[in-house]
Amino acid sequence: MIIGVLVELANKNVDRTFDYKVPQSLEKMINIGVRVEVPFGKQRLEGFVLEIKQTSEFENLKEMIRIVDEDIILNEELIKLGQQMKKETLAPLISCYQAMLPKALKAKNKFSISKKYDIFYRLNKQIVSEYKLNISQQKIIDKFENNDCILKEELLAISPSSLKTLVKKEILIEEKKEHYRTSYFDKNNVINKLTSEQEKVVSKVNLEKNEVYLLHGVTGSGKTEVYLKLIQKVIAKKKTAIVLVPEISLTPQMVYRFEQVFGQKIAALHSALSEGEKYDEWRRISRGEVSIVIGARSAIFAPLSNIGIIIIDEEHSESYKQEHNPRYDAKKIAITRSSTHNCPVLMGSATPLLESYARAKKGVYQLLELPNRVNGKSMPSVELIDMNYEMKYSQGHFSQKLLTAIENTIRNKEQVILLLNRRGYSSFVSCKNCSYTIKCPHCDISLTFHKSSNVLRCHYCGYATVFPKDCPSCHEKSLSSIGVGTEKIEEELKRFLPSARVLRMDMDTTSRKGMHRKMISSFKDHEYDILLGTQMVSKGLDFPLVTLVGVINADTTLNIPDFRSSENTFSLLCQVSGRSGRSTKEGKVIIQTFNPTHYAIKLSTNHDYINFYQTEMNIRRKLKYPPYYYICYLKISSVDEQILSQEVLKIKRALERNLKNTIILGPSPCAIFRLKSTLRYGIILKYKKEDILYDTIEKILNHYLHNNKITIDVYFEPTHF
DNA sequence: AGCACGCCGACT
DNA sequence: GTCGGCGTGCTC
Repeated sequence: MIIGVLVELANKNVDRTFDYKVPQSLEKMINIGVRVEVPFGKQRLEGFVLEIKQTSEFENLKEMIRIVDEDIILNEELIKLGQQMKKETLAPLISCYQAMLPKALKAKNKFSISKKYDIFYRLNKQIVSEYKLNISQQKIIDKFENNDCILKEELLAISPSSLKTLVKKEILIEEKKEHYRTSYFDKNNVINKLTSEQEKVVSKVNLEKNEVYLLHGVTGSGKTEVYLKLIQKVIAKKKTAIVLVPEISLTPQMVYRFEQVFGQKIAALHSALSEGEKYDEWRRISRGEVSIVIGARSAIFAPLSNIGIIIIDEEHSESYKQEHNPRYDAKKIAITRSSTHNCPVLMGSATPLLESYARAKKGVYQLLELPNRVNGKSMPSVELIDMNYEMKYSQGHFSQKLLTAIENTIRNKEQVILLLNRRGYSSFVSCKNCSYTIKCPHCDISLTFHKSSNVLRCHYCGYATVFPKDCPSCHEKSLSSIGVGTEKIEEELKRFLPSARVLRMDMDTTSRKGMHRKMISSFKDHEYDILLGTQMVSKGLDFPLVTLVGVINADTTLNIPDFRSSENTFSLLCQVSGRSGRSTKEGKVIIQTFNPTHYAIKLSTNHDYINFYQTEMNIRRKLKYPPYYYICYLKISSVDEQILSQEVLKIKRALERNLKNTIILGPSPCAIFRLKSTLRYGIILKYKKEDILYDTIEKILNHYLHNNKITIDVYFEPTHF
């Protein structure tokens, strides 16, 4: 027996199978998709068996060394998905498979598979009365009088063998749960009664058909309940489900809601799990021990069989595209998988991606709508504050109106979310005398000032330096920090509202593992009055006490040189507005802006997605952007400016020679021309239909394969430039 | 990714 | 003369 093995090296030069002989003794263990160890040159590598055959064109075959694990890692479906992914991303095949698997399966990773489980015992009430218990057993059962579940540690006084007996008789049920899910056991497992609107949506989804549905539902319209109901129906058919959420909203809140209803049928693949734990969850899924997988992007590869529905929440989120190679799109993978499993895909959002809504309008997707909040609650009222005018009356970055509103809200014992829209904008240091700006020596980026450590830092490469005493250019002592960071806003809040309890949430404060979750739960418990943060406070969170949302600077995302900047701004404002007034009380939103007449900002005040969609579509059509044209972005980089500018032109010419149906723009220097000391150019391709696009680009990539002076990154249908 | 092979410059 | 720089090419 001879096998074709794809080795673990993610390198284009070895992006093919290598043949090996299989020792007789291992033949019956060999299957397509198992992991094997093979000699490769002077090294031993792990790889996947992709072919089984009797002959090889090669004469001197080496023998494989061993089989790494008993199970088949890549089933037929995953093998096909990987091949498709390679075609769509032009990444090495092995890196496609690696992206689909937990890192523990990558190779050479010897993860200790120690799980941080809590073991619980739960009383089986139905059975207990049927048994005659002896005295010591009765004593144990008595402990369950007030509690359904008891942690193993609390039962240490009891001999393990008597516990075992009870478990054997199924009077007690042993359950394992990870540490953080402590609140798991205390709730009703019911789905809230659906509104008639929700019912209607549920009934429109045909679970027997492969179809893509786009659920356009305003914030607070109860999309989650629709998901739960549909999954319940799927489970009843003995099928399984995948739920994708953006990483940021994979909070205990969301997971908890699903656990309330579906208990241990769930595997939650979130970032708080260690690699070893992710591997364990993956094996649980693979063995068929779970029916529902909820997780971020990579959960789309969960090795479930018999999938009955795939749900993608917040479908407009950029996080469904992997930023680095292989740059796969989890939404596309979802659609592929759904056709293999003949099941529906349901994508939900309050502000669908323009492309998605356009497809729904065209009938490619089925459009479902939830235009109202549940329980007849109205959308929060949104007030725009024209900062051009209000500046005179503002303190720091706060208009008087916003400050007053915050004060009132806190006085009513309610909570506030403040969004600092910081993307594309941050605090930098410049000289008041000569207006010299301190930049990173490796990147074309202003350094960001971190007050707490008195350090200037580059957010792109991590370079750090102390705040200089005087200006490097004119040597005057007139350096000062300009712009806003969350630190600065926090400081202002302390000054203007000294009694307010402020929780700052941004990259700095949440970088420690688990911090994000911890902060969310302490805010929910009303340990703070104000949650101040960047983008991460805008999505998916559900805090009943929040009745005021303030946006400090709505405009910054508008000025990013990117065709999606209006869409992103509109979407962000709608999403963050949706955090207000989700419970019984009326919600309010205050947006500070210098562009109160811009359509993206103005239309967000009425939550008017349809109008925004039409306005934006007109612009996209005129400028030949998606969804009217597809875009492919080539980023070409090098440390050598001379070589780069030569090659970049050669690449453009090669593209022009081949692609006759494509608009080619550039090459032009990237917005950040110099990054980590490499120089970067971008070429934008716009096309409606270009059959040889992938072939042409692949040829160019191959041409530069052995040229380590030039790096080419390809972004098909990029989320941004 | 490693590792060998090979062809040039500068050192005990 | 030889040590070692790293560009090039190969691994069943």
